[in-house]
Amino acid sequence: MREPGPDKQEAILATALTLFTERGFFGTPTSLISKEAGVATGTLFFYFKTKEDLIDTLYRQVKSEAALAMCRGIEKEKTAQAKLQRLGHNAVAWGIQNPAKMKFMEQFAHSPFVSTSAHEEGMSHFLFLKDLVQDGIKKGEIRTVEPMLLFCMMASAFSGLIASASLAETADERVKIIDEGLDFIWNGMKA
Amino acid sequence: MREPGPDKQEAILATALTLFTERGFFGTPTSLISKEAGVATGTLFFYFKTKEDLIDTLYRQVKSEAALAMCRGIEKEKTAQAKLQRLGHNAVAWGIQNPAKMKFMEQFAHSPFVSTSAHEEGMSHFLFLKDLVQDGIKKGEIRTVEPMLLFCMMASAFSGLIASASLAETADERVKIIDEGLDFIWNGMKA
DNA sequence: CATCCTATTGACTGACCAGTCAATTTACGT
DNA sequence: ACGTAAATTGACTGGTCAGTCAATAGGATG
Repeated sequence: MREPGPDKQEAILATALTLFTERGFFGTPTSLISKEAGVATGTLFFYFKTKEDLIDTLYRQVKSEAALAMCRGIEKEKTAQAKLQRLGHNAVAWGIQNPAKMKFMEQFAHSPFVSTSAHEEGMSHFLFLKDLVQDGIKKGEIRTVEPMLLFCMMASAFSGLIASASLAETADERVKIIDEGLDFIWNGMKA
Repeated sequence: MREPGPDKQEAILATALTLFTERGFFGTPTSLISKEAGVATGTLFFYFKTKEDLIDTLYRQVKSEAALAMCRGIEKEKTAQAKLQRLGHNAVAWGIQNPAKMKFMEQFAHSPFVSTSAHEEGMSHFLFLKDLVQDGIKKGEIRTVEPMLLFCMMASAFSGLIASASLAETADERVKIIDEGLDFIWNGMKA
């Protein structure tokens, strides 16, 4: 009788992600989430104390997944430039392959109502990036600028690049856009 | 007896702007908007058919104001570079001087529920930018890249720069950040 | 003053929705 | 089989909120 598959909790999270990106946090009633996930209303509130708790959990999960994907393989690279370029490719690739998660994160980041703690925890995943930049500056590979400025500008430039690359129609075109976009960013920061 | 001052309609729009940036679209009941604006509930719906209509109107108004501020004086500049740099300064200055409007626009841009028509109308104010970029490419001042990519990346880089500059504590520091940030952008696009 | 149109009011309504809870089922250890 | 705790159910509730409407006021015009 019992579905063997993954937890209902996971089903709820996955369904919520889709619905939130389609209809926004407030446009998505919890009743719809549970219905689409194939569980009862009560079950949702068994796993998550409140709706906000659900959103928070989802955000932490997605953000740490994104951070993990971005870091993949950068320890193998030696120069700061190579590390940053690898990181850029990772970030853009992840963003394009996970449009829903990307949209969710952006929506969340610009919502004024969300818990500051989740915001800060989210940021913390990317602090290594600031160190990386500082390292690059010390070694003379990167221009001498306020690291926080570079951090902000990189983050937003990535988001613009992902948005732009997602519009591409063919795979070739997309690769070209990504390369050009990463070039744009690197030209901006190199010494 | 009659308040001589500006329309109630304007009071509603101004109040809505503040409340939306503080509490989000959905976290702000229309009843609160009318109360804070000093008008009755009915008055709000006399001027705006629905809540969405109010948000839409506000968006169009803010966006066109932003576009106007950005363009100020660019016709006086001759080269594409000078035009773009003037535009950059204008954009950042406006964003810093109007944090509420800035926040509102970003929130709106990332909300999945809003009318596509407003989105498109908003974009249309900035199409001249694409032409400007294309012109710069033709004259060899700007690298040969997909204009849409440049457009997206400039827009997001501006937003990152404004966010970063808003964090500055002293005016001097802010000027430095803005100059560095605009440099970053220009280095990324110049031929 | 009578007529008409626009602006304004706020009590009210119908719908919706987050979260509760008592009852039921499942899983598992003994 | 039995007991127990965790998981699951869905009807229900209390509150909230977008939008309505009948009533009123003000100003303009003749």
